[in-house]
Amino acid sequence: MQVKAACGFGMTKLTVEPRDCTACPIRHKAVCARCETDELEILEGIKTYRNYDAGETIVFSGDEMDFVASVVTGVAALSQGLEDGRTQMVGLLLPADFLGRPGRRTAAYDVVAVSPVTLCCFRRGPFEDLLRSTPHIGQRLLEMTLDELDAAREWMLILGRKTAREKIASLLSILARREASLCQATPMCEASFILPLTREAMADYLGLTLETVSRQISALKRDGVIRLKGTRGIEVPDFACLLAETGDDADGGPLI
Amino acid sequence: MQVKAACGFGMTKLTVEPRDCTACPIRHKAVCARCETDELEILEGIKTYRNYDAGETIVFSGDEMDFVASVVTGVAALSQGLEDGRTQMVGLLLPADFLGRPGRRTAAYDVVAVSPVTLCCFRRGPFEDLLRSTPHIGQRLLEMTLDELDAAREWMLILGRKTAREKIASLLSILARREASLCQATPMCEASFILPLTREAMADYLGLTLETVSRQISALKRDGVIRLKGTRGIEVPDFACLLAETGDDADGGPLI
DNA sequence: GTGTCGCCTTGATCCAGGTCAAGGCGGCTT
DNA sequence: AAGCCGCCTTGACCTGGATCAAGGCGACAC
Repeated sequence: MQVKAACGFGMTKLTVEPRDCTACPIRHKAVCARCETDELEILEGIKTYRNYDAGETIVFSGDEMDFVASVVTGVAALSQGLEDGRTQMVGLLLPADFLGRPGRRTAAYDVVAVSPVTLCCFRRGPFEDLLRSTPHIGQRLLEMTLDELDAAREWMLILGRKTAREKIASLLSILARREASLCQATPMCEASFILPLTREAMADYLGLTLETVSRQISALKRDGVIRLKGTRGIEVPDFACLLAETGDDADGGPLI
Repeated sequence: MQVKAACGFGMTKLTVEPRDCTACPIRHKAVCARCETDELEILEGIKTYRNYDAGETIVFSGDEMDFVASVVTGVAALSQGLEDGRTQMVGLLLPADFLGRPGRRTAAYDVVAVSPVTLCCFRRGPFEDLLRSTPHIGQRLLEMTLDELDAAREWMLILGRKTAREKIASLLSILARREASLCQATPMCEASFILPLTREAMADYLGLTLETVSRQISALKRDGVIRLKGTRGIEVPDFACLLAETGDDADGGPLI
């Protein structure tokens, strides 16, 4: 179920009419997960939906940011760059993830819609007031931030110490696991999913070039670790076999 | 001013008698920064000091962890490893930083004392109760976690996209900046400090080998960007010159 | 149909940083 | 003083992944 992608590009931030929070697909995983009915009502009062096309920049690093938001549908990437144009993805926001930092006025990263994205936005001021007055929101935000910090640290191990092949295997297993966690945990010895990222975005995530990504995917396919359905469809016949390629310690390893 | 390092190694977790929170050197930066006097009194009731020698492991990944803690003095490193022994540092804890995760029973990373370390430990159960009952602690912990997440993301850019020389320059400028922030912000065109890390720990931080670290430090010295006092003392004659070596975008760059 | 555009693959070559190896230096023990 | 040990430096060589370059393939417009 995809959000209709408006044609053209750039200025397509349609504001959608408010929808009912209780029917929201991310109700029990987002920052509002712990809210009681009365708290939800306050949130309903300050929320707005916005849509973005794939490839569209949601925020530019350094820009003033007057809102924070939950990702409702789609995928967005946080990126940082160097003087000469090299860039590194530093965050991947999936449905229910939180965008923005309470207490900060300007964006620290570029935020780009990787696929069509719908955000549930809250004006920053009122949201910060809520953070002070209703502990449920702050508690949930703390949990989510700690989870993100764990993910960032797993990612640092990938960036700093893994080979190209291990990096690709790690990314695929992360995406497969996340896919599984959405569709109710099947015990999972095999898996299949659609890559939400282009080769270039994968390279940006993993600190590689897109050529190396392409080569290593071909190598994993040649070695029977994965099968391809077209260019984006991934099938993993034996998940344990993919995990063995990640280089991770079997115990003490990724804990999610 | 260094904590007396107990001789030998291994089993030196002396418990020090409680000290007064109001005289604590990290009082206004740690997780208790926002606490009122009455809240401090509760904390005093559940705190214990522990000391560790340089090189000593504070916690092993996967171990049960019955406490959370603030670093009072010294430097500790969080590390993650792969099957074959490669390791990556994923966190560097300095005075006032927080160790442990409320709500998690087992440690997710190895924690090693890089220099002699003193921790102010709180038993996990009572601390979690406090987190629920006194919003000031949760609010401060959220702030600190968001700051750590920012640091982790800057670090990811370093790991993923920078050259060895840029990595070293980045680490030195981070350490110099932190040094300056402790000794009251001098506008800083020059700087000097003692490296709290061995070459190996620097390599572990930066995703390099210790040989490459050594070579790049020599190169920066040869090029006049830094001067060495012994093997650990670093002098930066012109801080802007060091910054130019980090590869960072002048604006939108590191915001601390 | 034909053209073009975005995305992906594959090949050939190069080089930054890893690996292996040999010391150097300062502090501590005996 | 002699020896050892932890930490650091430097050299020689090798290799994994970057870079440069040439297409392939499917979707969409005309």
